[in-house]
Amino acid sequence: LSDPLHLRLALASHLAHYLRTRLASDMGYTATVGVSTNKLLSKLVGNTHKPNAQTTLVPPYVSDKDNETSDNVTRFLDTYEIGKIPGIGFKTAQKLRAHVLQRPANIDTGLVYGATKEHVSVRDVRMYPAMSPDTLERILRGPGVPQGIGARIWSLLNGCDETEVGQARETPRQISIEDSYMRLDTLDAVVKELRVLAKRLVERMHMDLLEEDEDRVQDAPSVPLMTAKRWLAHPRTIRLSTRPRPPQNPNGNRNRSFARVSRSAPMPSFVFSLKDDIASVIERLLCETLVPLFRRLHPEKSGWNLTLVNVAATNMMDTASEKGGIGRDISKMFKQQDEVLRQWKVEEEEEEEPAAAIVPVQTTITGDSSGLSPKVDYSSDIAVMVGSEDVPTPSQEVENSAVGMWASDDESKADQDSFCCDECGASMPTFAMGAHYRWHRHRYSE
DNA sequence: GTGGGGGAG
DNA sequence: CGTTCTCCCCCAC
Repeated sequence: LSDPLHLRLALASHLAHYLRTRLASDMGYTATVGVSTNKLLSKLVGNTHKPNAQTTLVPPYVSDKDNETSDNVTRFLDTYEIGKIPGIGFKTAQKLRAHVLQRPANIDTGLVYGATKEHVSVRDVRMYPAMSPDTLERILRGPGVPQGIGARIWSLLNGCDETEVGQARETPRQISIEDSYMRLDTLDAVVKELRVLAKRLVERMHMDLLEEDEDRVQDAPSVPLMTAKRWLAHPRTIRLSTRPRPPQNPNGNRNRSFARVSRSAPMPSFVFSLKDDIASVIERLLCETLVPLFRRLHPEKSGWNLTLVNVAATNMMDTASEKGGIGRDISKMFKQQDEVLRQWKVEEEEEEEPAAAIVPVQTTITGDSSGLSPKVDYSSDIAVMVGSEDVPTPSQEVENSAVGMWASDDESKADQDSFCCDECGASMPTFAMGAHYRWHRHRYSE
């Protein structure tokens, strides 16, 4: 436990357990959590043991020199189907399969989606002769493929992922409404559907981009003087996309095609009017923008047959916002957690012994070195607690807890999420309290 | 800026 | 599990 990696994982595991407990008691939600050192690994490990558990990918994270697969990261990843790795979608997976199989990977023609399952694993790709970032770059390159994709995929195959945890935006970059159709081949029907989509788009824009701004007097903040609406963001572009029905193959079966075509135009300013009647805004948008866009997209009088129509508001220009969307902004929570957790930073040599009481709530990895057994626990060297009793006490102060901070708007409370043991006086994060008491009991039983 | 590709959930 | 709907980022032009 002097190993910083062990300590970090253990701390994260207990934070996860605490958050899941609070989620269950406060909201009645179950949740599944994965704990590891980056987004890729924690996401994948978090998908095991659904729907109500947590899993930590335990060390060793790196292999011995003489045994390439003696680490748990490699053993965990290697049996995954290549297309199951986040960041490797259908197209990329097909290219990788084709390279490993030395022929085009079979695709399930009976299905519109998914297909294949020739089962090419991460290991199959990673161990293929001459496999390297450069090889992958060559295999994968093509129109529209970003540079550096080879290095990116190689990293993923080896469990490496530098992707940062991002911050949720207060407004989306795009709002789109779409519907799919069995058959849509007359202008009449198209206009009818465009009217429906336009209505839903304008409604969504009001719902997501319009803020109910209540002007209040300082002395009586509970009484709004007047409620003014204002746009949080203006989409500058409107785009119409369709998906034409893919042409029938000579052999009779359907072609898998998601190909879309689109045309876009400036978003007319009248859609932002707050005085005009919404129904008339929708009708103007339909006649003055969407129908002309459709004629540009499909100039032929007939002959087209659409399976999908999409209307999108894009190119979002954020309105300067003084008050950030509270509740969606989790960066504040992390900033406060930094404050709270600074005193327990694992790099620091703390005199306090209770750190030793923190072990992962549950430590399990899937996969093993022989490849014969799909599920093995590598937990002999570290305590395993499944369904831990590590639960916060009812007397816990909600306002000062880690989760309480989520909703809290008060930065000054940051360092109050500490618990002081009444037996030994040690201070620690609230979520470590259960483990600490367990540690006390363990000492007495010795 | 426009239109398309690939991908996530 | 597969499909649908929505959203994101990247790229060439």
